[in-house]
Amino acid sequence: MQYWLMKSEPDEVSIDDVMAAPARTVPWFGVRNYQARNFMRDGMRVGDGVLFYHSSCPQPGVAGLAEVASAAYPDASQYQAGGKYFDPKATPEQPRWVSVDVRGRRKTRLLPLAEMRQVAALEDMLLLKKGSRLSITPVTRAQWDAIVALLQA
DNA sequence: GCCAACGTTGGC
DNA sequence: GCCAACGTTGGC
Repeated sequence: MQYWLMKSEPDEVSIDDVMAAPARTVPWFGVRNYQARNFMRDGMRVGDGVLFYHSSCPQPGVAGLAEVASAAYPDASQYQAGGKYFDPKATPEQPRWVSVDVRGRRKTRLLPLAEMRQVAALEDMLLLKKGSRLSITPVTRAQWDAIVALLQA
């Protein structure tokens, strides 16, 4: 069992959107960073815990809890010519990008990034490292537990 | 809107 | 294989 933090712009897909989706499940498409892709492809297992993070918005922070709901599979958006996520070098025979399905568990209070920065137990989170921009990062069990506790506080 | 940090691209 | 230029991310 692993834990992850996944960033989403709420204007694109918010925690409310996930909870309202059929089976509370959405495909995580559009990742175009190799490190993040490799986490999905090689690291994620069904049932892994996911911190659902809202980024690029007025109140960035953790907005809900979710879980990995599928193994990695080719991201269909890479083939859509003219689309935002089109990759001309990707083919169905040689896909370059993958998605996983993410199922919402529950919407939580918004745990702001600024609050997370003040918690000693979270100081090693990759999210909080200077210059960190990865949209998917691994989270330790201890960090997960600390965040779940903060969400209930 | 600004800008620091990072990843990718492409000429050489 | 180097590295400058460019594009993107994302907090503020």
